[in-house]
Amino acid sequence: MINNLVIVESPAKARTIEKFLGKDFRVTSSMGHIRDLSKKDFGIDLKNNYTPEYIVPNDKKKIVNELKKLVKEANTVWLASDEDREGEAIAWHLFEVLKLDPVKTRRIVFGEITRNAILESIKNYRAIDKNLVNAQQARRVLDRLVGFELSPVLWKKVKPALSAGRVQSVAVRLIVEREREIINFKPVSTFRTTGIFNTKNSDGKNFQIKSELDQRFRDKSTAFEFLGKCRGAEFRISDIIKKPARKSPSPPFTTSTLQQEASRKLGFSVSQTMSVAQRLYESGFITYMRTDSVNLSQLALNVARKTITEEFGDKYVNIHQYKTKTKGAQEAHEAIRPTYIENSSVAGTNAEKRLYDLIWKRTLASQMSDAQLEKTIAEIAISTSSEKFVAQGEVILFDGFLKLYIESSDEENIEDSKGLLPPLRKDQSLENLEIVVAQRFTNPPARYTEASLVKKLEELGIGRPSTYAPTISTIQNRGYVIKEDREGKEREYISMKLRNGFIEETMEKENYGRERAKLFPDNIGMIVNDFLIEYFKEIMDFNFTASVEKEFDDIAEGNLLWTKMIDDFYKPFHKRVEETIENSDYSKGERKIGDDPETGRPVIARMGRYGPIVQIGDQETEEKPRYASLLKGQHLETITLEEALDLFKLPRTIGQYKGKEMVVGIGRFGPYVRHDSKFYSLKKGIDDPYKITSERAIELILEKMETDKNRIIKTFEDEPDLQILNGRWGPYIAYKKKNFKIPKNSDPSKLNKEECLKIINNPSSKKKKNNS
DNA sequence: CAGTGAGCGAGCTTCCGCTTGACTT
Repeated sequence: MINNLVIVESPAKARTIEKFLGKDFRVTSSMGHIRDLSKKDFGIDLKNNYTPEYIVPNDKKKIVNELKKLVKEANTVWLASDEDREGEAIAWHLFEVLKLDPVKTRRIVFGEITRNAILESIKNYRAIDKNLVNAQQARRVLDRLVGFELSPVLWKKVKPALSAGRVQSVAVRLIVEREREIINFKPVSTFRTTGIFNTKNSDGKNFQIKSELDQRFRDKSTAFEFLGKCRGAEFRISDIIKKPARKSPSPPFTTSTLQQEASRKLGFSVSQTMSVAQRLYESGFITYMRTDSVNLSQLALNVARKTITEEFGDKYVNIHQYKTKTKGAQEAHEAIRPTYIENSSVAGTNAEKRLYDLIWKRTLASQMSDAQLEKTIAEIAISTSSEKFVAQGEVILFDGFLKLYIESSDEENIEDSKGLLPPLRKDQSLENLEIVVAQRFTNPPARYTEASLVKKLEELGIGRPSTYAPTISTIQNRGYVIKEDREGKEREYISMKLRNGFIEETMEKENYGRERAKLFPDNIGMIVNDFLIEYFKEIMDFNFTASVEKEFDDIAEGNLLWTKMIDDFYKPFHKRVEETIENSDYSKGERKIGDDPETGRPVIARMGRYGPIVQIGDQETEEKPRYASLLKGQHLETITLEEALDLFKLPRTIGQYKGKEMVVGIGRFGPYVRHDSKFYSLKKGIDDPYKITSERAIELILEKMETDKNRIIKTFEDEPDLQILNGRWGPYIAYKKKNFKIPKNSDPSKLNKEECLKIINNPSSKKKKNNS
């Protein structure tokens, strides 16, 4: 017999709570939701006022059976799922599925896992809030209707197996629109002037002051004119302004801010952060990692005060609670913090240690004093011109939280690093060492990283802490978006330098636009996005979630019937779906990019059955169109007429060798020469498929034949499937289309058949699958 | 390493939020 059975959502939470409650209580977990809508016929009875049809999914049957057994033995059942919409629904589903007795069932909630909070909640039990449950049902049903009606439209009109949804489609939209801003961005250049001046430090040593002119020049000639005026001019300090400044620490981590900082500081992907955090949580090292709250328990604040005082002293303590500014935050948990704040490190893998360190520092820093700074701005006047040079210095008077933690930012290349300035006085004259004018270009908006996309979604109130990582995976798995690196491009800029009375002008080179692990929309992502925006503007609106959330709140307050809310949404939405299926054309992202100069026929870029293509001529004309696939790295959105026409130049015949034709083309594995139905790769960075000569092609063919000759080290007469070969990474064993590594200590040419088979059957030498 | 929504068509794909393992390598 169990006197009290407490059901929470997570097993790790159950373990902790059991310790607080003592022998009279048995604590177990439901592992999240135990029921969901059936996938058959939407799981919603559309003819019967949207009655949901709930089923227990297969992977939840075991846990439900165990719960049923426990419930039978229990006197009182305490439903302790989270204090939010989803948590309330979990409690209700448990109540229904486990057929609980209302008299013996109590609903309790607590916003933090501390002994006090839990004992307090036991005193304040209540009944299940059916209004809140209905708000969740509305949320669930709406998402199902949107997802399961829109996705099939895409299967019919764009491509099978695609998907659309309230959250993912808006996430893709953000990325597509950002990409288009970047594509359409026209950089503007201005001329930035920096001056270096010499003065003496307090100990009499030379000190160079770096400064920037208070304005930028629009064009080269005015910049040049300015430099001319500076020749022989006098420079003196016209003003010194000192002003105090403060820096405050950031609040403790939520899921979203943890993902952002782990991405910037540790280079973790969003899903990597979550799985490392999950392990820390399961080990009892940190509090729950899926949260939108910046709240810390009183207990945590007390320990933080003690730890900061001991480590840094009283002056560094500033205990306070932060308020969340996040739209739609439900705050069912604490912020992410170390369970035991006094522990500055934990045992675990390298990644676990680093993430813990980040969480520990951020938590403590959030309870530390502001940093106090003094900013100094020195203006340097020019005797011959009205512009002024400005030198900035920053001194930390009191470091406060900066002693422990500095938050990083998404902004890159901050040009002026402020440092110390030497003692300066007004009217002091300065010796000018050099003045440099450099042409600077404006930058397009930054592409999203996984983490900055999460930040944006959170700002829009779209998605929840538990879905950020899965959403980012989904939009990549569907092929809408790819995370990749891009090489930067080189450009020239004008630089003018005044030194020793001479002005020297040079052209300098700089790299720009290099990207690392950024999110790029792929062709299909853009096509789906444009299609959805054309026909389903409401769903794609950035405020759609916010406006339905408002209605969910009304339902939760008991002021709106959930089925009415759904009906008001669904009727016009469904009509729109039917109209779209009826009236819209198959969407292939077609774009005319120009006319073929030879024939005058239109050149069109679009999506074909097997990927993006360009074609010359359209279907309506009598002459059949010519087709060519886009190369890797080319996109429907950006391909130019010139690039498209190049694609039709291949494959081309460049001559004959031994009576057989040599044909150059670009295939799946890059540029090639085909001869006698064999393929020879062109050398990357050396050979150009549009220009390669027959002499060079023959060279490549002979070279390949030579390496092929050396390829075979050994064959076996009685086992034709078995060969020892020389490959790119040295000798290996090939057997029935599979390759096996040869152990370092053996001589490949001396291996016999038995030894080879032994290597093949050794499980450790099996070919590894690539993790993508 | 070609083909490129016209050609007959079974049955499948899909949402968002709550949670962990169960599988591989």
